[in-house]
Amino acid sequence: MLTKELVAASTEPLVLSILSGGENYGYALIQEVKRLSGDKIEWIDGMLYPVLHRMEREGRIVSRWAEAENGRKRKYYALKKDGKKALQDQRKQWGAVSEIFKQLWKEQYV
Amino acid sequence: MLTKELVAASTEPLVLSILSGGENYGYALIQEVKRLSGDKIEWIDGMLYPVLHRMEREGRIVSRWAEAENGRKRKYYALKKDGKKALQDQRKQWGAVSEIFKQLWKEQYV
DNA sequence: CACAATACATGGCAATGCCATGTATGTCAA
DNA sequence: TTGACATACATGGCATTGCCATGTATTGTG
Repeated sequence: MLTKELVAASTEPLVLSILSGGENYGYALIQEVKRLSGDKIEWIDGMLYPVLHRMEREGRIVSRWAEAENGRKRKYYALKKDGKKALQDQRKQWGAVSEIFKQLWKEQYV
Repeated sequence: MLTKELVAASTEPLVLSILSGGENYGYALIQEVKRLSGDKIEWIDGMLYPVLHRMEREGRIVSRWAEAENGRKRKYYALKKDGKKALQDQRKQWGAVSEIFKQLWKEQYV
């Protein structure tokens, strides 16, 4: 169980990172994050959709409706230019903070 | 400039980590984080003190007033048992999330 | 037919982060 | 001696917002 602060800080980078591998839809993102995290992160849909809406409103991603094979409608999201930029920024930021922890934690037991 | 979410997620782990190296006082923590981060993180005192109060209220750290050489009063904080436990938890959590990003980011340009 | 899983949307407000502000003392240059 | 700046801590309060609860609809399945 992750702290809510860590969940909040990782959500957008995770979405951007996954979408950098190709467009995807909300429900699938939830499952993908659960899989990638080994069930450590279990987003609920009511939490993710507002995030996606906000990211689209801010111009990082763009959506299109599409029909799945089974006839069901899905809303696919794809990275926009600003989203790629944001991903790069956020990777640098995570890297920077990780470096600090690496320094602080070296030669200490977990 | 870090996102506010990342700052929020890293503040408590940073405080716990620094205090695990020995007791320290608020103002010094601000400078230490600035130094460690290469000026990337610049906490303001009005942001840190409430965090320290909350952490003490939650039993992770304990404070004592002490007089510095120059006669000035300082409030020194030290880790409590629960704080050590929290630090271990949070290290694991950071590690877990970092692993996810490592996976997602491998073989991609920054 | 009932239940679970899939799939998306959003109103609304409880919770809270932290900014702005206040207090006090030490240092140092002019 | 005085003004400016750095040091050092405290907290009221409220604007912001995260995200929960809830609603809708379709498909799969036993």
